[in-house]
Amino acid sequence: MRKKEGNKEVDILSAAIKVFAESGFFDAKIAKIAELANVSIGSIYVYYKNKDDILYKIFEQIWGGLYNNLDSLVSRKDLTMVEKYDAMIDMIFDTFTENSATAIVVAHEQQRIVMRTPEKFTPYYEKFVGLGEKIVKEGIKKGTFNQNINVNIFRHFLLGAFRDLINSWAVSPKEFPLNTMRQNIKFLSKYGLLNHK
Amino acid sequence: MRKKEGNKEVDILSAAIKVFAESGFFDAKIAKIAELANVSIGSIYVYYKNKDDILYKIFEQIWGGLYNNLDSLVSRKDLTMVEKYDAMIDMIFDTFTENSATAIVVAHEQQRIVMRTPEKFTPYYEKFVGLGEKIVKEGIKKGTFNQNINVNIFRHFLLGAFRDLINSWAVSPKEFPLNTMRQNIKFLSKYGLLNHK
DNA sequence: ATTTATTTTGAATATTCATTCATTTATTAA
DNA sequence: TTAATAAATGAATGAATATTCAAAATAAAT
Repeated sequence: MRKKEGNKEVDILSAAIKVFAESGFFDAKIAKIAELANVSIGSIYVYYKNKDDILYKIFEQIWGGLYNNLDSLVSRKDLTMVEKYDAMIDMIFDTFTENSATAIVVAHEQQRIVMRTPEKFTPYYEKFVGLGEKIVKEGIKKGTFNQNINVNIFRHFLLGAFRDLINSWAVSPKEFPLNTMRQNIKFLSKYGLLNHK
Repeated sequence: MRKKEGNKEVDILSAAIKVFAESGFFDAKIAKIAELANVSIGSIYVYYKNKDDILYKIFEQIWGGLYNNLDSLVSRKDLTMVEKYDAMIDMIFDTFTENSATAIVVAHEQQRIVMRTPEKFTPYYEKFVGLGEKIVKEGIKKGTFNQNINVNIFRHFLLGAFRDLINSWAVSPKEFPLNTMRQNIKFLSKYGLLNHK
């Protein structure tokens, strides 16, 4: 019996990330993904149920990875709350800047996919967000973070800011150097715009 | 000769905002917009060139309005920098919370439409952003705002946060009460997460 | 070499909808 | 009343493309 050679499943996913980033999900052509992945159109449907499924798997990969990383971070006892918070920022930052096409896909498609399939959207995202909130709540309890801040609002504030910034970087990296961005995200989210002498 | 009765152009735009918010631009059906607007399918093409054009006009309306409002604010001499900044936040906030469907459409479609038609995207948006940056730069010059902050990054930070939050409110208003959101956006963007005793 | 099991293929299919335009309807002016 | 003009209509068109599936190709087992 015949054996698979290479890993078409992975090749297709990588190609899809590029094509989705380039054209957006709706304008992305299955034929183009097949071409980039060096695979026939038919093969795509061997490995993925349909176009939506490909997008879904991309999100699962991203948020699954982030969830696992954050899970290790949360339980660490050797870090101050600020150090934990900064480490969380770095983690998100690194995940998305590792592959700019992924950053673009998440920035552009996540809202829509959450709307379209609220039941089916990867549970890793919710779990990841839950862990993030845990860190912030712990910091508030310990008095490091401001107790008047609404945790739920803060999470959308931070992730929304992140999404826009990382997308901006992915689209024009020269205008948004990684280190400047990283510093500014950490600083702004912790200290804000005002000059505190 | 026959005169127009009512204002189909406006009716179509309002209906389109609702349908785009409900289904997203790509899943939105022209037939559904026509139905909601109490207008024939053909009439839509009398008033708008095509589906893209409808979306474009929505953005033009929103950012055109915001640009004009912000233009009046920028030149006022009777306000401190913080007051100006807060007024700007209120302005954006009010525009989008006035009509939740509009908020959803902007949150979901803006990134994509900017990508698809960078030349054609409404110049009001760029002009609006330019004015916002002017306020921040002025505040930095006067020493009210922190001079280490990168203005370009700050703008994406703030607008990204805004977009996510207003969309969250539009989708589930009970979870995100307007006043709490408004206060938190102002507070977080000015003071950040940390507890400054 | 032949069989068997599995993978791969891509032309053909089927569906979906945005857009068109010939026709109808309504309004005003003569 | 009638003519002239503009507005409104919606069935028909055509283009686009996601998905299917019967056939072909390949690798291992016999």
